[in-house]
Formats: sequence, C-alpha cells, structure tokens
Amino acid sequence: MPKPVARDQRPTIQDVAALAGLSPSTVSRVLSGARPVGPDIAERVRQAADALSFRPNTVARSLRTQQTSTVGLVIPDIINPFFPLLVQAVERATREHDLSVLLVDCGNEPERETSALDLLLDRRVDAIFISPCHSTASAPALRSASRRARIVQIDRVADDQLPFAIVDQGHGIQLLLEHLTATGRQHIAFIGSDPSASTSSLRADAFERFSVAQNPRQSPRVMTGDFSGASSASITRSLLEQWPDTEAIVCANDVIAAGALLVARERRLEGLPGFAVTGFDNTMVAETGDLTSVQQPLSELANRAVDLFLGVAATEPPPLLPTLVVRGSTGPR
Amino acid sequence: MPKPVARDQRPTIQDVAALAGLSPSTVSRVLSGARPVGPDIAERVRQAADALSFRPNTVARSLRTQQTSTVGLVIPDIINPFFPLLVQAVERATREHDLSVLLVDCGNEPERETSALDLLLDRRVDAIFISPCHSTASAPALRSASRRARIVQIDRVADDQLPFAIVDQGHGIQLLLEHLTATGRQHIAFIGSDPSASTSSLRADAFERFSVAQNPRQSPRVMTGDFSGASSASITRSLLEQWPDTEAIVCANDVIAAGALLVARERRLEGLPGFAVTGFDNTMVAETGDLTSVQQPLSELANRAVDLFLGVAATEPPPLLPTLVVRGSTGPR
DNA sequence: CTCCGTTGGGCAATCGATTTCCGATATCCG
DNA sequence: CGGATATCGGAAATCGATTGCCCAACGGAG
Repeated sequence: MPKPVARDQRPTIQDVAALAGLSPSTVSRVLSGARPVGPDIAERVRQAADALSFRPNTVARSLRTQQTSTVGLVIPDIINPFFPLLVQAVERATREHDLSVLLVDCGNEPERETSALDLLLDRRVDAIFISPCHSTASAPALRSASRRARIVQIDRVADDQLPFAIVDQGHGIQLLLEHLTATGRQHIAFIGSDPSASTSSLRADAFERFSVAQNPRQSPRVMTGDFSGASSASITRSLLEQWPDTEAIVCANDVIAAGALLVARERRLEGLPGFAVTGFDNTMVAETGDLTSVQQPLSELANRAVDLFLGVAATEPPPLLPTLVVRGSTGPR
Repeated sequence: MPKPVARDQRPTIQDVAALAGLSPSTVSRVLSGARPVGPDIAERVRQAADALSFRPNTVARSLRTQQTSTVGLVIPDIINPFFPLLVQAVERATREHDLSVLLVDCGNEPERETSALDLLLDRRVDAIFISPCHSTASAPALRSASRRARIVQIDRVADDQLPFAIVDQGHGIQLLLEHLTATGRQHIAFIGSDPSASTSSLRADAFERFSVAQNPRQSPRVMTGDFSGASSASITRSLLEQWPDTEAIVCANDVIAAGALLVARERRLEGLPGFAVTGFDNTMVAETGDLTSVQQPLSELANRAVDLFLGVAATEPPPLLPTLVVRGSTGPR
C-alpha cells in the first residue's frame, strides 16, 4: 500500500548540531528563539542550518509541543458557491497566524459532519472552524467535540453556547428591502432555501418581520423549502401564479436568484420591465448573473473566528454587518 | 500566544495497556492488526480501548511511521468556480484511502505557490497534488519539491517530466464546435483566458486547429488574453465589431461566457436569434447561467491522481475525455 | 520423550524535535 | 575578594505511538 519510493533523507536537528559542533538543545533554541543564545554560537548554528538547508520536522515538533498549528475547517458543501468565499477568507486569516487548514466537506450530511469532527480531533488540530450543516442535528457532535478541542462556529450556528462568528443576516434582508422599495417596488416576495441552515431561516424570518412591519394588513409572500438551482425557476412561476402582482422577489441565495431571474426575464419580455430579483452572498453567480446581492464581510468574519480561537475576542461580539451590492437585476429599465 | 484552555487529557495507548493488563505493543498490534494476536487477548484490548474511548494519537503515529496520511492540495484560486469542483473531487477520492487534504490557495501567484510547497513539505505530507498556477513560472519549485515528496500535477501541467493527471482539453473544444456546426453556426469565434494556465492555452490551440481545419481560407477568430468576468462583455463587443457576422462564441471558461452571454442577449433582442455562446468546465456559473458547457470527468481525474500517487497507475495514461452539456445558450430560439 | 518450529507477548529502541534540569562561567555587589 | 545571581550550553527526559528483537509456551514430528 505505501509507496516504496526512496526520497532523500532530510537532515535532522542532530545533523545540524553535529556540523556546528554543538548540542541539539542549542540548535533548537537558536532556531525557535526559545531562550537567548550567545551571538557567535547563534551564528554558527545558522550557518550549519542553512548549509544543510535544514527545516524542522513539524510532526516531531507537534508531538512534543502538543500543538499542530493546524485548524480543521468543516463546511457543508463546497459546491454551494458561498463556501469557496468562506474557505478563502479562513485560509487567509489563518495563514497570518501560521496556521494551515485541513478542509473537510461533509456534503450536507450530519453523519459525515460528525465523522469529520472525529477525524480532525484524531489529528489533534488546534481548533475546528465549522459551519454546521444542520441547525439541530449538528449540535450534539459539536458539543461533544468541544470537550476535546476549541470549536468555533462560523457563518452558521447550531449551538449558541459554543463560540461563534456570524454576520447579521437580518440586516442584509433589510438592505435589500430598502433598496427595492426605494426603487419603487411595493409587492415583494421571498423564496427560501434549506431551512435547516441557520442562516437561511434567519433570512426568512427577517423577511417576514420586515414585510409585516411595512405592510401589516397583508400576510408576507414567502415560499419556504429548499429550492436549489433547477427548481427555483418553477417555484418562481408558481409564486407568480399565486401572487400575480408581485414586483420583486428576494431570494435566500444567489443560486436560487439565478433561477428566478430566468423567469423574470420572460416577464420583462412580456411587458413587466420593472420586475426585480435579488440574491444573497454576492457569490460568483451574482457577479456573472448581474444580480443585486448582499455581500458579507468575510475577512472580518474569518478574523473574528481566529480571534475567538486565540481567546483574544469575547465569545459574542455584536454580529458583523453586510453590505448591499446593486446590479442589473434590480435596475429600472 | 497559545491559549491556556485546559482540555481534558486523552488516554494514551499506555493507559489502555494498563487497564487491560497488557503491554502497549500488544495493544498497538490489536488495534492496527500489524500481527496476529490471541482472540481472548484481542478482546480484552478492545474492551479496554473503548472503555476509555481511546483514539490513537495521529501525530505520534506519523512521527514513527513517517507517514502523515495527508496530501497537500495546491490550487491557483478557489474563487475560480472550477476549483471548488476539483477540490471536491480530490477530497472524495482521497477520503477513500483515509487521506486528509491540507488545502492551500496560492491566489495565482507563483511565489505563494512556492511557499505553499515548502509549507507542505515541512508538514511532511505524503503527496502534493497541485494545479500549477503558471505554465512556466511554476516549474522550478515543482521540480525541487519533487525531490522531497511525491508530486502529482492535476488538471494543469507545468513540468511534463513529473506525474500528471489531465483531461483532454482539445476534445472538449471539438465537442463544442461539432455541436455548434451541427446546430447551424458557421462563423465561430473564441475568447481566451489567462494564457499562462496550461489548460487555457490548450483550449485556444485546439480552437485554432479545428477552426483552420474546418475553414482553411479564413484565419481563426481568436481573442487571446485574460478576460475575467467584467471585461468579457466589452471584449465580446469589440469582437463583434471586428467580425460582425459571428454566429457563435466559444469561451475559454464559464465566467467569460457569462459575460459574453449578456452581450449575446442584447444581440438576440436586436434580431439575431440564433446567436450562441458556450462556456467551459460546467461550473455552477454554467448551471445558473443556462450555458452550454463542457464537463470534465473530475472524479476519474482525482482517482487517477491518487493512483499516480500510490504508484498504481502508469505515469502517463491517455488523458480523460470530457463530455458536452447542452443548455439554453446554444438553443435555436 | 526430545527437539525444532511456530505463535504470540513484552522489553526497549525509535521517530525528531522541545524542554527541564543541571552545572559551569560570567557578572555584580558589598 | 567571597558569595549571590544571572547567563548560557549540554545531557537526558519527554511527547505517544510502532516495531525489531528476544523468549516462553505450545504443538508436531521423529
């Protein structure tokens, strides 16, 4: 099973010590700066070290120091175009602290999420950043993992007793609704996505709340359920049958919005020029589809997650605020 | 700097041995099956192990066995919607061999790619899977890294002396051109993407080749350069100024195609109903944008990369063939 | 009944760094 | 100048598993 390829041996700290005529302890101290070392000796060590182009064995170090300088990142589904953005942000933020990212995609299945946590714990990662795939089913595994390593929930939350870094979803919805009403849309509907994701339900809740506040006599126009790309076009059509005077549709994410936009285009051709569609997350899909969307401050989110891990930040800072990105899908035309 | 959080100690193999009244060696052998062990003793070990819910320390194991069961995956840019697909495929394929993925995104910068390789080598990954961000600049670092660990190039190639797993790009272009001519398009143009990616230049080359073969008297209509989302619309417009009778545009990837499609839609409105646009990679952008595209067999690609790493497969198997996915962007209408 | 071979358990070395403890100088002060 | 105190280098323990080697027990063959 393991490959028998003979690669050349890398020098160890012993080799460096031998070449410099010093002890391994001294070499270690020079290289890690753990304790002051005489300048001439330090120089000798450095010379020997890069004569051999020595690089310390991270595995041995991890065993001794009980730190792997690695964080696990568990995400629901990397095909969901939001998560590449999150992965990128986390990767950037952790790199600044010399941490590497062990990525696991659980494919939206809580059981795989659980085994991902086990895997990462076995690997003794210093922390696990997780966007829980299910708002309730993910909680027990999270809780039990939290006894073994630092857990930080990011973007989504399954257990609000554990640390989390999140963005204010309601504020995003508010920005969209303000934009839509400011551009003259009165009757606005909402198409949701997988309600078992905490962010989705927060978006739907926020829509209902603002919708009722704005128009108390009318019950909010909400389609709840999980509408991925393909089904969102048909759900849009049935929405428009049910409420034909709808002028704008707020979608729970960009992918759904893209499907809705196909229908919207038909509408526009049929003489409803002002019809608007909005997405959420400002993913590549929003960019390429000319969709108005909401951008989450992902760098800050990732930084906050790192701060929580390091114990720098408090457990529950006020959530971060997203911003609006206006594009053609809400244009007047 | 390190967090002082006191987590409970995990039991070691010594603890299990003590509880079972046996030696660590025996416990190890039972748990790893390295050597046959008496059935009653084996049972005693297993009981003790899960009484303590013992999980072996992967770090210690790695140090001893000189294997980390980890592969590094270096990608140019996770925001490019193709790479999430690749990451997913690699993650799946490696999981089946109990390998974890250490992901590094180099942001299309060769220097960061080089330091990513160093990082992964320091971490003693068993193999590095890399999609080199630059067809020439990436080569030296790859070559030198290959002396320390098994390198497998995946999707893109920078050094054809090193193992690689790739898909036949030319065949994808051929499928697109066949489809376009079969649906009645004669004058077909091409918009390229970053020519320093090996796949991009292969796609452009293939287009030129087939284009000349089909119509020897006419020089191929090719716009080369790196046209990301935003600029692809304007490049499309200038293409159409230069060759006004163009009936279809083949784009080097889905993101570019999405931009071209915006222009194509204007065209259609202006009375050119048959105007077609195609993408490449069949990413989420193609799905949401209703783009005809080419799908690469990514599971097979990832499996082949794993086989190359394990030494199961030969160094250069014939490249895998992609398939055509027809959608609305090449419809008649 | 003896001898040899096999099976299976344990001791101790090992992987490669870090870190504790110790001792030898060097420094400082009264 | 003696003694307390830093300072700094080295020997050896340590992290937690795997594994080479030894040896006891057992079974089968002669």
